[in-house]
Amino acid sequence: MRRRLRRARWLLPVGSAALWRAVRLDPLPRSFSKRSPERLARALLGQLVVHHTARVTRVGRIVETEAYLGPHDLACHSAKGRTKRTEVMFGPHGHAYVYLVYGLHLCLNVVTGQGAAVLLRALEPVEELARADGPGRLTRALGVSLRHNTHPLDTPPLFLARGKPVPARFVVRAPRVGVDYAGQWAHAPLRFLDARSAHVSVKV
DNA sequence: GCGGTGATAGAT
DNA sequence: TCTATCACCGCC
Repeated sequence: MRRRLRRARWLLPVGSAALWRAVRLDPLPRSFSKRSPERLARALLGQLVVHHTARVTRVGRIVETEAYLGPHDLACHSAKGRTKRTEVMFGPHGHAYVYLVYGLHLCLNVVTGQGAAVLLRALEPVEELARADGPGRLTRALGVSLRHNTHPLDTPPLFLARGKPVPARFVVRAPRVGVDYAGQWAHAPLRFLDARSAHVSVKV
């Protein structure tokens, strides 16, 4: 407990309310992301995403993810090769891959390395969070920007925190959204949802 | 169902 | 430089 408190003080300014929140927000170690993208996508369900800005601490519970397996997965950006943009996915696990799609929306991913990552698709609001069901709405609600690309996700201001794992009976798998161009990979059931949540982006 | 919007990657 | 291509969203 002492250790948690010390960690908490490091996270947030002193103040009883902030401190209380911080105690609840136990950052996940970077090693949490050290597993296959498929396993991480599953494990992230029920965990928390925290963005601590100057004004507020925004917190959401992850209820929908997608695994992007690496260069062999034709739906994965790294299938196009190792480029300036995809470089971060070939780096160490536990960092953020943030990119712009359709000229409008940002997407936030957790890197697992070897060109693979997990896309965060939907959050259930916990603290100071607007509707975040959908990858674009998620980044907007959290206040994530392109500058967060490559940010280590065990470090403030943007980090993953311990939530409550989703029991297997509530985990639903489905094909990923918007990857029709990826041939056989378009059908792979690499999307993971918490079936109890009303905040998933697309119904199965 | 369709238009808006801009970074990226590969072509020229 | 130019052009096609998008892990989407909101409004029609």
